[in-house]
Amino acid sequence: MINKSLQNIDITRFQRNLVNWYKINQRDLPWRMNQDPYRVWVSEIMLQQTKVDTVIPYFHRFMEKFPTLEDLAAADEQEVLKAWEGLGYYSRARNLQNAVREVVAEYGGEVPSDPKDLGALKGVGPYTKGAILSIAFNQAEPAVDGNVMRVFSRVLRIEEDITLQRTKKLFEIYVKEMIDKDDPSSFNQAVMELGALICTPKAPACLFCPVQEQCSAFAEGIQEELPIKKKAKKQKTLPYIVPLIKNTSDQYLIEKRQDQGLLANLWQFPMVPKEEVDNLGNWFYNEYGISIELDRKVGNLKHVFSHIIWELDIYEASTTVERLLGNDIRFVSKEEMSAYPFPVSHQKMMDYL
DNA sequence: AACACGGGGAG
DNA sequence: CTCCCAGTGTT
Repeated sequence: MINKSLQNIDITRFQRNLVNWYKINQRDLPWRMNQDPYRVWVSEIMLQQTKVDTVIPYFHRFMEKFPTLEDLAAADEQEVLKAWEGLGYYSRARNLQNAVREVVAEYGGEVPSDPKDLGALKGVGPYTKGAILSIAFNQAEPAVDGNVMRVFSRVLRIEEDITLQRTKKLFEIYVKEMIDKDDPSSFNQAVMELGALICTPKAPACLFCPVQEQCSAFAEGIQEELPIKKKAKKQKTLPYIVPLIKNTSDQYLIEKRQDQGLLANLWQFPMVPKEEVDNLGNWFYNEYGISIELDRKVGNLKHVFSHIIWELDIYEASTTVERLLGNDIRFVSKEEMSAYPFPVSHQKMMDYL
């Protein structure tokens, strides 16, 4: 036995309590309609670091637009990003399409059920691999996410820092011991559902918990102290000036961001880094090859990412230039803009157009 | 091991 | 405000 706490747990009883509770209390979610591996896959990618309620409308739209793996593989990347617009972590969308294309090319369009093959796909890490294997293929593989670590840190009273990689591996070992070999799909989903509905980060509803009697943390009254998690470090603030540049045809200048890093391949209004630029007109002419006039400040906006903060001063601006060379920078009307994927921060600026 | 990578909602 | 969410890829 790996953990002292595991010795004190009747695993069969734990499984039964948990899975029975899940079968009665599970939410009716669109990706639970069937076990189609493609649907499960899309849902699991969308759910990474993202709440269920946020994902639901995106999932419906995405499945309507790309009903099959082949549809997604054949789509234009910009279309996929447009469908992902506002959901965040956009590399998820690009990796998913990359992986789906690989499945079409290498596996005849069938999602591989072999753990090695599945885990080798872009964007399919240890969690997603385990989730697809258990939910779509009913294999007894662990799928350890934040919920699972919270639930088991309390049930087994594990006080390791869950931000560490080795701690996550520890949980995978525990889940392998605990998982219901007869119904791994329900078991894994049950743990996550419990984490979302009962065993919440703050003020867990222990009185309604189906495994309360087997929870070490509850027995000690320390459920609110677990899990242990090191605090993230503070974001750095980056100030920008964002000119909304209109030409004489009522079109606005937009550009495509670079193909890697933050918000890769999304579109935006030009951003001028405030601290590196003293003369905006000169800087802009050097960078973009056009002269612009800064007319007036129309607002400011703060946008918080997980690792940085943008402080954006928004200006109305104008130019006499009508056309531009290059595929990644262009003048478009307000109406045409809706076809391009924009980050949320820049969608908000469209109110000022 | 540490960091980059979005956005929203709860308390 | 702070925390956290069905994490993964890169360095």
